[in-house]
Amino acid sequence: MPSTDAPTDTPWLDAAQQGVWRSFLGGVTVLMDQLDRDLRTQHDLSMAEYEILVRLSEAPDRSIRMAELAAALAHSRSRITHTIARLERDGIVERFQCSSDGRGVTARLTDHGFTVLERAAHTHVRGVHDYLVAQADPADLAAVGRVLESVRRGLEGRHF
Amino acid sequence: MPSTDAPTDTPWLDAAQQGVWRSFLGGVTVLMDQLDRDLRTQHDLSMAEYEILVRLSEAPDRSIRMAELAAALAHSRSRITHTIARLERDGIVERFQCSSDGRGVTARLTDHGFTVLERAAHTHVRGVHDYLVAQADPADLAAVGRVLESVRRGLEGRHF
DNA sequence: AGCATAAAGTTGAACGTTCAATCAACACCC
DNA sequence: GGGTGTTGATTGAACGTTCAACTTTATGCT
Repeated sequence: MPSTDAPTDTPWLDAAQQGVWRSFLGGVTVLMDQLDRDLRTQHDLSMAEYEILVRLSEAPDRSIRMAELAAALAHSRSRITHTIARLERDGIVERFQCSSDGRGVTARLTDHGFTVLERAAHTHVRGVHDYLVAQADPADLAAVGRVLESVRRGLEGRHF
Repeated sequence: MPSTDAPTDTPWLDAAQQGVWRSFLGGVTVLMDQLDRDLRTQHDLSMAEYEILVRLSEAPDRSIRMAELAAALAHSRSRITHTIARLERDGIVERFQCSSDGRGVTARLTDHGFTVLERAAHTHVRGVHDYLVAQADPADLAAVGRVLESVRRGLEGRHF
């Protein structure tokens, strides 16, 4: 039941909103899970790794600085360091000192990394299409985009 | 570019669909992250733990069998075992043998667990409201519910 | 009944993420 | 121009999830 309640009074959700939230949570869980599993079993890549490769592949010189990667993917710097370290060990990415900023490190996609990405992309895109895009009415899909974009904007630069 | 390409030909996404997918991914990442962090810092609970408590609290006798929990949350059995073990150690949940099925184990929310949940709910619900519900046009929100519900149904009982 | 198979749950190791601490390079500024 | 604070990146430990075994109990078949 709503109203004056706790620390500061809590905006309880009505039944419809609760339903949306539950569907959202369930759908997201199952979707991310499946996409991740597909990439892992078929290409030995996690979704996080795959997303990094995508960003790198689109960037000029196929390279991006660590902090920018972190910001773009909303991952912690530490996570990016660990992940890039793994990718480097596997010859998918290389790391080098940034010339303009002595602290900076730039990650670049290797040629091998690029071909790995090319192959993985088929799997991933098929997944996104089959599990999400094909399930949804196009107008609903657009709504999903709007909502989540606005969520991201509302939350960006928080992280404490 | 589309068409005859790979293993079996891949249904590439157009620009709008890609945009939706990117917003989706970014929004989900940042949203889940923030909700999780809120619960962790203020109540020492992960979202996964919180979700378990919610389900238990709604069930008759505040108890559910492990496998049902796993199915309801789309988590692996193993994950449920570990998580419940932690919650049991903290006195939030208790575990006992199921009478009807010799293999079965039932988890029940303790009284203490219930009060923990009551407090955490304020934080969580406020988060869902502020970060998601308040950001979105109600019609768009309904669309989100429809889409993700259909995603879940399309994918349920996969897990291999 | 008796054997094979499946389902429920647990276990421990491996892996990936988080968190706090650390170090180096840059920026400011008085 | 030498503190003071900030930003970029890394490190290692702690934590949580996954994965592949494994145990136990139930189910199905003939």
